[in-house]
Amino acid sequence: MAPLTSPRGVDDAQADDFDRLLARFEPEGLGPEGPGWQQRKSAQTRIGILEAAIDCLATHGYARTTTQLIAETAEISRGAMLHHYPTKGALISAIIAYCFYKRMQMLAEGVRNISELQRIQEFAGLEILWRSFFTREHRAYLELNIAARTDTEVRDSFAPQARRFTEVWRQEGIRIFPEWAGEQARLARASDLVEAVLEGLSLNHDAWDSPARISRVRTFLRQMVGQIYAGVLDFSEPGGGPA
Amino acid sequence: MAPLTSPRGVDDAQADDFDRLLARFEPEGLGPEGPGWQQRKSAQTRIGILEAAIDCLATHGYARTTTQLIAETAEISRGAMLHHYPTKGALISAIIAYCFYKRMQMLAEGVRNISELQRIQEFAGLEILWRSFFTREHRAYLELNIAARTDTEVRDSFAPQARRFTEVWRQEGIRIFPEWAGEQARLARASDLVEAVLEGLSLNHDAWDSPARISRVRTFLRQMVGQIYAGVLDFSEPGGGPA
DNA sequence: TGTAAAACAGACAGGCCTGTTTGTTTAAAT
DNA sequence: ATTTAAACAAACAGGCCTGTCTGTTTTACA
Repeated sequence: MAPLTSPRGVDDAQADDFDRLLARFEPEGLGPEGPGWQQRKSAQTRIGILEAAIDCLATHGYARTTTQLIAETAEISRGAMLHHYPTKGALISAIIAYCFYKRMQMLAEGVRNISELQRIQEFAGLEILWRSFFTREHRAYLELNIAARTDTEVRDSFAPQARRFTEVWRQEGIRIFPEWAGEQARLARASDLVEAVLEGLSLNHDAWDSPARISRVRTFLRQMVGQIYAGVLDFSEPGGGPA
Repeated sequence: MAPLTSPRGVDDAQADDFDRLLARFEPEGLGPEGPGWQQRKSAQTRIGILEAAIDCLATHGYARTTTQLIAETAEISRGAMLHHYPTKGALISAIIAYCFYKRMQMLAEGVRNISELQRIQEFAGLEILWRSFFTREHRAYLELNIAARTDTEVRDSFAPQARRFTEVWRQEGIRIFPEWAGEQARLARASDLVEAVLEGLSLNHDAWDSPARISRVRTFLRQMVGQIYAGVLDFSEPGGGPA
């Protein structure tokens, strides 16, 4: 089980930014720097429970994710789990917070591991984001996102977390992609477009069942981002009709 | 309860196309043209059950959509429902087929009701599609789409229907939007892009919680479709990097 | 007119899920 | 060393969901 705040010795100047970004999302009561033995042990099993929950959501869906199944997957007794999360609502709430944290961690880790050249010339960030849609973390996130639409209790936990996520991502985006410096608004809008396209694309990935169609849209998206970056395309109002 | 094959007297030349398109999606055993009294009665209550199921999926989500709730919503005894759909799997399967049909009907109805001028000059089809994402039919569809990712039984019913839907929509698209005549491939790719953007946008609609961001992406999408239509943008490979 | 079949309604049993309760082990404190 | 509290485990009760079974009404047919 990897510690939450990855202490790997990355000497990049950006590393601090990433860690600071991540620190803003670390759920409470999960840090390994607890004072006593019990705190550390508690955090460890809590993480085990939440990781198991992500697995359950990703592979069985929200409907079939029961407390029994989570405990079973975490290889822990249900009684022990109910000691840490007394009710299912509390557990779901913790899962949501953890899921957003993991998603942020995953994205930051992905962007950190590409070279500056790849990032700027090939827009490798698109590839990172695209791949992230097929991880268990994102699958779990999607299940919770959909559940939040109809379950008020889930929504009450989900909505503020989602808002905070996009807010932080927006604030830190310009640090992660410094080549857009001075064009923060343009980056924000390009980011919105990219997120919408890839999210919708991944959602229909199975239904379309055609790698060619998907890759065509992706390359087209890369072109558009390139043109937004170059200033050729703009988000201004008029909207030219057809010839 | 509107009949399945809408017999309203539309004299448009396109009306036949729409009806033919819809006829290809009408689920079996639901048509009002049954020979005897029992067949008609059966179809009527079946439709009532499926409409109730759509309501349940849209408002309570897949997880909380039980056979009890559906029967209750349909104002029918559970025993009666189990007479028509002996098992929950059979019911879900019927719901899926009906949901795709309703979605196709909704889209066809929407496109039918806009003028040719709106369709061509303002790309009003985008507006139709966008609005369709906030109907109960699409909410139910989304629940089933997500459920199909983790439930093999749901997927077995969902996947072929989804493939058939996109296939028919692709074939008939050139009839619905005849202004793209001769540019069928371009229409198909623009259609893919539009579907992905709007689907992803509607999915994040609540999470973003910012009408401005959403409308900006939508107007940008309209611009892009316009430029694809005009031939300015292309789906070709190279993909210009930044300056 | 009488019979078979379909539409419909209600009751029952088994299983699963949630939350509570009680008991046991282990670390921390005095 | 003893006491307290946290971590963990297991059993129990209540409720809900699914599927089956039986019974009742209505239509179709001979």
